Amino acid sequence: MNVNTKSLMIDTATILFQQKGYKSVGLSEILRACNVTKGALYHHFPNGKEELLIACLQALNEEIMTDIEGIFRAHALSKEAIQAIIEKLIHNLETDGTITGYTFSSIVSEMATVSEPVRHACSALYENIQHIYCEKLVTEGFSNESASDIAWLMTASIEGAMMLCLTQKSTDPLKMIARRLPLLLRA
Amino acid sequence: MNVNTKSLMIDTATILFQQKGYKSVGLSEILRACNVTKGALYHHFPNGKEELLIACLQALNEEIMTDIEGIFRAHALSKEAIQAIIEKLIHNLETDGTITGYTFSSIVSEMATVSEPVRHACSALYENIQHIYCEKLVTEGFSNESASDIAWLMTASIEGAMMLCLTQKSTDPLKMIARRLPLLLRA
DNA sequence: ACTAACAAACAGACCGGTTGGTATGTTGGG
DNA sequence: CCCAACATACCAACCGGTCTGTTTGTTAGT
Repeated sequence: MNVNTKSLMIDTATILFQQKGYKSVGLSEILRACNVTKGALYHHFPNGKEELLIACLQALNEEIMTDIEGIFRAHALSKEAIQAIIEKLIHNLETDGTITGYTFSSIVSEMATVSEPVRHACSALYENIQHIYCEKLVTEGFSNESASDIAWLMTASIEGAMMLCLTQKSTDPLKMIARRLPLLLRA
Repeated sequence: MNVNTKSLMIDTATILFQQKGYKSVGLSEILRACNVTKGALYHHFPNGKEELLIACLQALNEEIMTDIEGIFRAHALSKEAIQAIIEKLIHNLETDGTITGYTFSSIVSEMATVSEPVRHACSALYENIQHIYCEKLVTEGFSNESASDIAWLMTASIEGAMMLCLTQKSTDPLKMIARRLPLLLRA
């Protein structure tokens, strides 16, 4: 049996979408990459490419959540946790050379104004990430309001730094973020 | 005479590229939007779509630079200037509903790993923006190193906040950035 | 002053390739 | 026997790009 085929397509497409964006990746490219035919794709995703994208975003959501939650469980202070997260991003970027993990700006910027379902999926993802940061900050004594602000600022700056790393072909922007963000963590 | 045709194409394409990304925008769409034919496009840009994109990025570069420089000239403190910049972005977002101005993540994430010339153009743009922030911060007494870091953090967080605004269909992320970034501006 | 020559600035038909999507098989386990 | 799980042939639409006109303003020769 192949319950695997569906998740194989999702895994493969997720990587491609993150790296190249939505429109840039053709169905044939995805299919070729995971050795699956069109019939299988439209069997599991009757609404085609966009349904596959949303499935990717949902899978990415779960993956990111468990990942970040694990890091936060391993580090007592949010200052340390956020640094560990950024270091992981840097590591990924250095080994793979492209975006992997928590960033999906490519999809956001292309699709947010075009497809509402996709926008919602992206929105949920960002909100989840921010929520984890925020919760941790509150337990460390920050007020609800400032915790929320700081958590959003973290989410935003990591996402932006990712873009800068791509253009600079360097991990320096992320390293700078890692250096400066902790300064925000004082009431 | 039509020296205008060329810049008309650049202006039109810039908006479309910023809003939808590179691959999502077809030549025919650009041509239709500014009522120009294919012959004219390939007359002014013999290397086609990508050459047009690079011309757009260069034009955007100049526009952004004069714009930001103007704002920095109008505001004594960089704290005020950065706030004015963000407010302008918020205003644009509220009136146009889509990305305008300083953000071009869509192009970065799609093209940075694919086309070196495009990556260079994007890189130059970010570096120019960061440079202005950085210079101003140095005149206010920051050390070269911390000024550079803070300037990069600003650039990144504004870019990231733009992404968040798009997904949330709200200007709140930018407003939060505007509230929290000034806290970084203390030696 | 008239015109031939030329090139810049388009216009529009045309092209091969690719796109997402569909319709019709085929196959294998329950 | 049947249906989920594919495979494959096929399709119109569109893609970026090229090609060959056509118009128009400028220049050069007589």
